[in-house]
Amino acid sequence: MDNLSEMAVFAKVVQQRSFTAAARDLGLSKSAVSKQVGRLEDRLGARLLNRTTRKLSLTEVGAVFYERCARIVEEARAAADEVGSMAATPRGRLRVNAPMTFGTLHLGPVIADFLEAHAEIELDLVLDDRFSDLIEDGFDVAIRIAALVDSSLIVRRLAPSRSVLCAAPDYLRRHGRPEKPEDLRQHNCFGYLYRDSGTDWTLNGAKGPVSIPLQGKLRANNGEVLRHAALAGTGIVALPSFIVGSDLRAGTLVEFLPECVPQTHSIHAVYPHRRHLMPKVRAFVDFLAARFRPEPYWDLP
Amino acid sequence: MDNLSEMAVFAKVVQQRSFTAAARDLGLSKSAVSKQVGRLEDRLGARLLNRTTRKLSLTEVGAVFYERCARIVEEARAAADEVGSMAATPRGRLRVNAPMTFGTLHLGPVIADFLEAHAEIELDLVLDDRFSDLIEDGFDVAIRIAALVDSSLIVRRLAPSRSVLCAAPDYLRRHGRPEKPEDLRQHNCFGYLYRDSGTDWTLNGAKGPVSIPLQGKLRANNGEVLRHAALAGTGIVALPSFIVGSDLRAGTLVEFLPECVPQTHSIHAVYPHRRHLMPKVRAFVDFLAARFRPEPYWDLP
DNA sequence: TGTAATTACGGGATACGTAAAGATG
DNA sequence: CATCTTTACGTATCCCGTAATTACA
Repeated sequence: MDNLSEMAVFAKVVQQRSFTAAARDLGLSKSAVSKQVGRLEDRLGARLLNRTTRKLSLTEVGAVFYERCARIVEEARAAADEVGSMAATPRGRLRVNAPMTFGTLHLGPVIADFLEAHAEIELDLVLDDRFSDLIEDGFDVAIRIAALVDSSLIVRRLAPSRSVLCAAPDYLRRHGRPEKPEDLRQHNCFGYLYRDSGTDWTLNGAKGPVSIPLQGKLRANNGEVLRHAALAGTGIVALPSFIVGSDLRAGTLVEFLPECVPQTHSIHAVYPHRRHLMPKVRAFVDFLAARFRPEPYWDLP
Repeated sequence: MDNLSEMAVFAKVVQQRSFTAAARDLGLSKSAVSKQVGRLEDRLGARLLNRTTRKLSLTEVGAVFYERCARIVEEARAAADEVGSMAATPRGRLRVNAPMTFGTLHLGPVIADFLEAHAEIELDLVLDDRFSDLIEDGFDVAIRIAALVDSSLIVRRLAPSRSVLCAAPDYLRRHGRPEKPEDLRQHNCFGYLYRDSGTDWTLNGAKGPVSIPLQGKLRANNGEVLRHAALAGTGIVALPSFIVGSDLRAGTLVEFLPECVPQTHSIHAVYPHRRHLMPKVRAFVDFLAARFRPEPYWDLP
């Protein structure tokens, strides 16, 4: 059994008690209405309407079928409407995944505004530094720092982010300010534990890339931990500007050798499929892009 | 909003958690399944399934839609099944219209058998001698004697019927047996009051048609009344063989001038449309045709 | 005769299957 | 590399609208 529009046409004919009136209501030709009802009867294998040019009456089968038919058509219409309304305005549960540090530092302060702007959105904000499988874990959007290449996902760049080599003023006073990349080999460098990677820093030296083994006493997979270690004057860190931006502005951390740090990342929102992008997702991504643009407040000139 | 099969396919994909499995179940190509779901999403304007080659998960919209979808598809299937079952076996209320006399004489004795043979049929037997509008009055079948030409109705011949000119033996003894049509002008002829018509009899004379004005003391629109008048020896009647057959066999009425009576009617069942003929109608017509065949018991050789 | 339903017919849209491509684990 | 989904493409079917036809009051 097949076509719902045939059922809708049949129901309309019954309600109007006329093929012609139904055709007018539905914006179809009389011929089309006649043929749709005829097709429905053929598919069902039963006559639904006794019809003369002047009289129209339901058969017994038709009467039974009409009752069910009308309800089914109405339910289908309601289902489509519901989908439409969900798809039209930002609404529903929005599951967002973001890196821990980025989330606490930059999502936390703005999501209240976002929720206020979209009253019908319920937000699940899941912060972790694993690379979740969006679809597997049911996320609508994820915030990613590295420009990962995942062909099946849509990537939208929200803001720039660069790595910043920095330390507390006190540390630099005590151990000297590095003048060239090679100097870092004598320092206590705290590395960010990206999953698997990250035992070396590769910097731009005067004569090409310089690799700095990370021999500092601390490695962590959490930017906040490294930041606090640096603030305490324990050592040197290379952290994304979105983490240490406020410290640099406040002077509690000092940047050096900026020209030697090649890593320029971007903050991205990634989400599945461009077609049928849900309004709640679009709203969220647009909101973040607007907040972080044009010069994200964490990125120094 | 359109196609129910798209909804059925979508539901099957959700249940199977696989396009390929759904395609196998539905007997479609994988391509067709993919395209049906895609079309449904396009029509709804919303993504229903997040799909990778390995993972399949419902979107929020998809989950909501699926619930409604599954119910709608199930209801539609049930509706079609119900129609199918009603259409498959003789069942339901069968409204039959028949002429009064034919009904009492020949339907009455057989309908018990019919109802016994088809336990799920409820019979409305409406006997009257008006020419009902089948559709208007909601009849499934009518029994008609005259071979009326009604192009929109299906006519099935059930049995022959001829007019019989007859009288009681006593009447003939007292008034003489007519030897030629013209003799009837001297007799007390009781005419059947067909609606409007019937003030003359037209018989085949030796030199062509002979018109006999009906000057008898009784005219009625009910064959039983005329029959009883004839049985009482009051006069001559021309009645269908299905009315007087048993009297002729019993000898309580005697036929004469059979070669002069041109009216050879038929007993017909008439019903609307041949396509989608309801089983209950077919069963009834078949039953009557079998009972009245080959030589209907009321028609003498 | 006028209105309603159906049928004939031609053009255009649609849907299927096969096969190739793309994606994923 | 095996499997799953999607796309490309050619074909067959379906479906609509116009117009002619049939049925009924």
